[in-house]
Formats: sequence, structure tokens, C-alpha cells
Amino acid sequence: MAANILLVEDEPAIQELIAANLGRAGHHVVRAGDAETAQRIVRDALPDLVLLDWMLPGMSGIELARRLRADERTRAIPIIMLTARGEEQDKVAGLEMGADDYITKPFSPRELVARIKAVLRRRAPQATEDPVALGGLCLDPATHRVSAGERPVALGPTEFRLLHFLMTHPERVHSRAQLLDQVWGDHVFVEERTVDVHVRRLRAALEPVGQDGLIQTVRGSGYRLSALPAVAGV
Amino acid sequence: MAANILLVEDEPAIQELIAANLGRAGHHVVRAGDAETAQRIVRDALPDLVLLDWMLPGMSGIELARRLRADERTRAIPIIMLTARGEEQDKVAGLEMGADDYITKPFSPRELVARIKAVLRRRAPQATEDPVALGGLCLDPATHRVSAGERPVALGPTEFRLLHFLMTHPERVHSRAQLLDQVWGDHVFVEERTVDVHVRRLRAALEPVGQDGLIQTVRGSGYRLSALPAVAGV
DNA sequence: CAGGAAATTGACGATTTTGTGACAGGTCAC
DNA sequence: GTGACCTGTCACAAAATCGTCAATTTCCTG
Repeated sequence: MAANILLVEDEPAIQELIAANLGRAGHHVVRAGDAETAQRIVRDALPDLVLLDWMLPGMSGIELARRLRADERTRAIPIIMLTARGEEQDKVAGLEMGADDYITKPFSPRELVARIKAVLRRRAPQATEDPVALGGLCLDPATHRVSAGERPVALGPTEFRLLHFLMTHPERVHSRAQLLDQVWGDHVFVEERTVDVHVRRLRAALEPVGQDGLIQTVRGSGYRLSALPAVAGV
Repeated sequence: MAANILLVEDEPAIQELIAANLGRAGHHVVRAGDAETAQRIVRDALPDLVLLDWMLPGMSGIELARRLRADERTRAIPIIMLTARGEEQDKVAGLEMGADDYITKPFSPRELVARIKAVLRRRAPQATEDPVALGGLCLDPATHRVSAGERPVALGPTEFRLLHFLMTHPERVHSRAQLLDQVWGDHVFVEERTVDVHVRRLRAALEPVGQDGLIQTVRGSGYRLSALPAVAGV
């Protein structure tokens, strides 16, 4: 059960210690020394879990937690807070704020790993699970079905994710690099041309249900999903 | 969010203190002074949550937790353990054993209440006792029977719970991890592939009564129970 | 209209995911 | 005890999907 974990901790020694232990447990760790940096990283990298020190210089851990809970995209990311012994109010405040668990320093590596595992396990199912309807197409992440009117559309996992992304970001041109980041994940190493191939497969699956022309090529830039017909001039 | 809580604690003073606080928070508290009594009460009263002191005369808290997890009917009841400071081994052992949380004595009433609230919250939508009928299948939790029309279907306990969950959450795709959480319990350590095996056994039991195709595989995501046919078109 | 960059397409081997059968333990009623 | 279930895990087979490539077509530029 490897996971991407963002560690927010201002003290280098502790940061190092925790990172080493998590790494040994098979997790991938990204570090941040303050809440502002952490917030940026969360937006970009969308980690699976945030390990958050409650006492930080500048923006406090509580404030960061509040912001993460306020943003729809980061709301579902579990947070485990690290507190010094005796900060009892914080524990309560943290749990009420939406932290999924907390650990009191000092703690043992085994305990930390056990907690992380437990939290990851019970991670809620829903994450942008709302159905999307657009231009005669309907895609439902919860049931993992795509349909054009009555007719169902069969897609492979990657095509499904690609279509989902395009449908949630329509009318906008996405470069191949952006699509790789968003659909494949920013850590994957594949040719940009691969995007072309999947776009083609997606088009092939959409064409027999009368949804051709939905995905448009913008020469030199990338692809765009649009309910409007492609413009000839530009 | 009132709840029935079983408090297992051998020391009368602490028992009194906790019970008073929980009562003030609107919970209904039943008390037990030892693990044997507690076990009997759990079987009879099926509380919503067990507050369990780890150090008990006679049967230990750990042993009681193990037994509760072993019994199908009590498996889902959340357990919060109470430990004295420094019993770090116990914390880990407890979390691995299936405790949902722990609190180190001494603790503040506010913290205790917050923890209980948190644990109860993430334990929200659970199985009902009502019979479920869906797509020619009928499952009755009360009698523990499954039938397809007139023909009965024989299932093992795990397959029964799996089918029960799928029938109460149809159409939706469930990842293996989610199924482990919901059907096995979020504290069980088993391989994800175990789900595959049980799905297979379930399919094997359903097929002779003409209910094949009910449980569908969604490649890369998980499984889904659906009366609708899986997408054929390809 | 030619040249060339960019995009499409079809094919194919590699990789990942899932289905299956077997098996060693464990539990429980007898 | 003991024998009939259940269970979780493997190793392997089968199936589906993926990424890449090379050939081809499309489209813009000059």
C-alpha cells in the first residue's frame, strides 16, 4: 500500500526522521517546511495523505487544514496531524476541523506507519464522483458508465479517465503534456504521441454513437472537447 | 448524535467520571467492570461503540477486542481503547487488532467526546436488516437466506456479506479496498486479491440459478453489481 | 503547388489486470 | 478427535489494455 504523502514539518531533524521511516515503509514522501509551500504542493501534486505538524511558522497547521477542507479538490485528502504532548485543545480543534487522526510526539515509527495505513484504508470513496453530462454524452464516475442517450459506450480505463477529464474541462485546449499530467499522472514517463493514440481510441468509441466531432484537434496545441462545432477560421 | 456506548473499565472512579461526561454529551452509557461481562453485554445489546480499557483483570482488553472482531455480528462495532501513558506496544497492537482509535489516560472530556464523534461519523451508513430484492435475487439478512425466484442459493458467510453489500449499493463500482473496508471491516489485513476470489465464489454460486452477469468486473477499478448488462458493444 | 511539420492510423509486443484451481490452516458441530 | 465447511494466498492461465513505431494522411506555409 504505497502512497504519496506530503509531510509538513518545520523542524529539519524531525522531518528527516519521519521521511526516512515513511520511505522505508514504501511510501513516497514530499516535504514542505511551511504551510504556504504545503498548500501549493497539495494543489499541484494532490498527495494521498497529508502529515501535518500543528505548530508551524507563519500559517498554522489548523489554518492549512481549514483551507484544504474548503477546496473541493483537496477536501477528500486525509490529514493526520502531529502534535506536541499536551496541546490538548489542538487535538480537539483538529479533529473537529476535519483531521482524520493525530499522533502525539514523540511517537514510534511503527505507530506512525500503522496510523497511516489505517487512515488510507478508510479513505472515503467519493472524490469528484458527480456525473457529467455534456453534448449528448453522459459519464458517471460512480458507476463507471458512459452513455450517449440510451446507447452505452465501452471504454478502457485510460480512455475513461481521459474523457472524464475532458468533459470536466470542456471548451479548453489541453496540450499533450497537460493531458499526460492530468490523466496519466505527472510522474509517468510516456511519449506525448501516446496521447494521440488514446484520443483516437476515444474517438473511435464515440463515433458509432453519433458523438464524432466532440473531440477536436487544435493543430500545434493539443486537443479540446467541445459541444460546439469546430471553427474553420482559427 | 446520541449513541449507545459500552464502557469497559475496572476502576470505579474513572468509570464514574467517564460515564458522567458521556451522559452529559447525550450518549447512553452501559458499564462493565470486566471483559467477560462486557462480552455478554455486547452480544445482547449490540452497542454503537465500545470504550475499552486495555488493562483489565481477567481477560485483557486486547483479547476482548480480538473476540469482538472474530464474531460476525460484533465485527463492525467500533472500538476506542483507553491506555495508560507509555504503553506504546499496546497502541500498536491495538490498532493492528482492530481498534478504531485510542486515547491516552489522562484525557480531557472534550477530547473523549470529540473522538467518539469522529469515530461514529466515519461509521455512518451501515447495513440494514431489511430484505433486499434486486434483479431476480432476494436476500434476507434476518433469515440469512438468499434465493433466486424459488431456488435457494447457498453462500458462505463472507459471500453473503459481500452480496449483501453489493445489493444494498448496486450500480456503483467498488474498488477492492472499499470492499475490504465495507465487507471485511477496515481493520482486517488481507490481500486485495482475496476479493477477487470471493467474487469468483459468489459468481459460481449465482450462475446455476441464472444470475450470472450480475456481478460485473470494471477493469482497473473494481466490481459492480448491476441488473443492467455490462457494456457489450466494445 | 511543393515541402515539411503535425496528426492519424493500424499493427504488435509488452505489461498489467483478472480469472481459476489448488492448498494449507482454522473453526465448529458432532 | 474428526470431518465438513470456510478462508486467505499462491502460482499460473487468460484476457484486456497499453505504449510505441512506422507508414500515411492532413494541413499549413511560402
